[in-house]
Amino acid sequence: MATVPVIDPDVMDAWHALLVVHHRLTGAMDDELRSAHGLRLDWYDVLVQLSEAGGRLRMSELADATLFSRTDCTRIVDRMEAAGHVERQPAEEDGRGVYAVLTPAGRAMLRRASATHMESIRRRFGDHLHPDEVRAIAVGLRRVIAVDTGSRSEPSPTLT
Amino acid sequence: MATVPVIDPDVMDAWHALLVVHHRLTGAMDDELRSAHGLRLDWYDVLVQLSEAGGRLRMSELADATLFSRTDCTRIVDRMEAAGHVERQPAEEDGRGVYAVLTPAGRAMLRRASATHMESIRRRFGDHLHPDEVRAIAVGLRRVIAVDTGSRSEPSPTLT
DNA sequence: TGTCACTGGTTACAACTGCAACGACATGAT
DNA sequence: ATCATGTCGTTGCAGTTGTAACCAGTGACA
Repeated sequence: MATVPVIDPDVMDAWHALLVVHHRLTGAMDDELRSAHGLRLDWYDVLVQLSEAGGRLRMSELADATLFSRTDCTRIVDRMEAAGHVERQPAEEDGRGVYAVLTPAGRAMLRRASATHMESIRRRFGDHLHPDEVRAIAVGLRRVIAVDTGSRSEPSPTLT
Repeated sequence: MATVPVIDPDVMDAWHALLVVHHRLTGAMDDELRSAHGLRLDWYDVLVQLSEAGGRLRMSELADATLFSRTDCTRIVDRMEAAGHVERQPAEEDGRGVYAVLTPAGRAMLRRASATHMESIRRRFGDHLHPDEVRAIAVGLRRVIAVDTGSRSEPSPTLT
């Protein structure tokens, strides 16, 4: 018989805590954004990315910037367009391409919602962590992401 | 104009890293479990919780132990029952209640799958973190969870 | 005993998601 | 010019989720 698969209990605990925090906090933040502004968290993400990109983004760039698939982006932009937060513009330089463009109403919504959301992240998350913990989380998790990103093609480099 | 809502950029970065890690790793782990064992990650979670509880759990206890709603549990157990991993037993002590019970096939599947999954957590997550970072993540995020759990009814206690 | 409020689990319905296939356009070779 | 190949965004379909009703059973109380 193979011995029971060995994994550091601390690692297991950290991973489990990450799952729970993600589940609880995204749920609570989504609720909060909906009741305060009638805005879904996924719409908020789209508004943020468009805004940070200067107001417009190709559909596929939007998919890369967010955690959504291209299919999701098509449909989220459909609904946000109907709600007046964004509009579609054909890309001049590429007949296949489409830009999602932030409207003034979308910008206004983002300004209001971001106050709520930033405050929510601070209150539910940042306020309960020591600065050292915040740094450890950011640095550690960024390393996890970098390795994962790299190892989509190559054999994973070992940690020095 | 209200001043731009202030949030520590490190906190923002830590939160964002958490979102990305969750999205990438759960996706990769789900893929891995499916291709190695034909098992979905949510089924795996149910198997783990049932096993840790000694093999059986009331439906609502299962919902509490996992991150699923009661509705989800009803449907997941429906499918897992059809697949032979669990079975339902009426609760003797409460005419309304139902137990979800692990079958031998479910136990066997869990044994195989957990080797894959533990190894996956180690390789994708734990291996890239220093022990200090692991502890900081576990301790910090547990505190975030505890405060959130407590503040479902009371005003949130401040961090000393 | 009968009634009332509540809980446990399920289900109907609508919304949402992922995947594979599609049409339109672009790019490169012949 | 023509054709093969690939990319961009969308859509059809099947599977999955959340919300709100729903029914059976429980517990308290008159």
